Amino acid sequence: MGVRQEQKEQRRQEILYAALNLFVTKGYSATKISDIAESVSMSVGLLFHYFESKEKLYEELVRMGLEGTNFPGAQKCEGAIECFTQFTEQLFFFMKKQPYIAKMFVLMANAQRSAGTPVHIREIALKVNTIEQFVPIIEAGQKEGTIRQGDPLSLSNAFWCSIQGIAEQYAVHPEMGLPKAEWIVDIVRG
Amino acid sequence: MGVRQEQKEQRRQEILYAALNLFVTKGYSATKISDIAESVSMSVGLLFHYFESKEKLYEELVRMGLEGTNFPGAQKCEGAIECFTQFTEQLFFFMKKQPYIAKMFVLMANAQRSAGTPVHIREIALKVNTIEQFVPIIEAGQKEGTIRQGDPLSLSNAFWCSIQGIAEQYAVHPEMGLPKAEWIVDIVRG
DNA sequence: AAAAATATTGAATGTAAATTCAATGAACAA
DNA sequence: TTGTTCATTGAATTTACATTCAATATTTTT
Repeated sequence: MGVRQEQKEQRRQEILYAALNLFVTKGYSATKISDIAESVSMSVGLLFHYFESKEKLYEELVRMGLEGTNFPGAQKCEGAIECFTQFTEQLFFFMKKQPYIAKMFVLMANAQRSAGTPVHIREIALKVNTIEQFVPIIEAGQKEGTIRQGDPLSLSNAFWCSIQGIAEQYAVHPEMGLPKAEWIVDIVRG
Repeated sequence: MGVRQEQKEQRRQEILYAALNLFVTKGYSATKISDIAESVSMSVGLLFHYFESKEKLYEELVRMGLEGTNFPGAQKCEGAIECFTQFTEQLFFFMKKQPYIAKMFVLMANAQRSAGTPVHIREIALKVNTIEQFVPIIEAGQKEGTIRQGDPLSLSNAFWCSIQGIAEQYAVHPEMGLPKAEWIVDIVRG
């Protein structure tokens, strides 16, 4: 691949990153193509040289979000609590390292929830189904006695909503920092 | 006040409620005046007879949200934990009773956070400063030994973000229900 | 260096949505 | 009943964007 292609790919990434920022801070609808263009110092016309439409840009971001869902952690953990702790610590760790992660979280949540999301994009976003992934772990932990009693799906939901709320805040106001993973894990601890 | 006025006020409320729903599910920007009009079965033109602009409608909702911040609970509680528990239980209780409460939460959070919010509206929204309200309670609880150690502001933030995340989910997907207040209070429990 | 390909721009163009308005209908007061 | 006021509509008007395009510069290839 020639240097020209690399340059172009590089530029695409810059645009995607700028768009992610804007979509998360202003919302998809409120973000103008001209905002994105300005934010990467290029003319509006040129932006259409890189992406055929605002929606395609959005779609590509959501696809990226879907692929980036392979979180480490959550693999070789002894008990359920360790599993939650590892997951949360790793997530917070990555969020601090790479600010786009928290933003991606928000983007995906919006894409899933917002009634304004084009259907085919929503479908892509809905492939990430984190809430249900935690259910079996919770059930195991409840047998062990390390996770509190209660409906596993509801517990998973509570935990996940909290993570979402934190990510949402951090994406927009990183200066407030992130809580200790332990605090959040205590939502499910028995 | 004549019956005419009451009718008009009634209609305004309907519009406000419909707009709240749409702003929360689709976002302010993505919501068309025609969406709101349709949702209350009135012509677009007539809607402007009730509200001079989409933005004024938004502003009025944010004002309502600001006034509705006088939560009961959080008053006569013995210790810090009881204070958090009462607050959370009451909040969840009201959310179940009156669905607009969770939605109002989301609206206010968006108004505060979104870079697209008109400044004068953001200023109104920012008058609600819940995070800091919990700080003294946390400090007291830490002396009592009932609240876990750690930066009070950060703890308050963690608690509040979780509440936000839960409200956000509940506003859009109430069928999932709300968690037990205790689970969330355990974020700060010592 | 000439030609080809690609990058970039700024100015159209088209469209969808907000806002205005003139006209009509319904309730109300005299 | 008749004039007045308010409710309501649908059709302009205006505005704000997304998207397209023709023209120009820059880089690459031959």
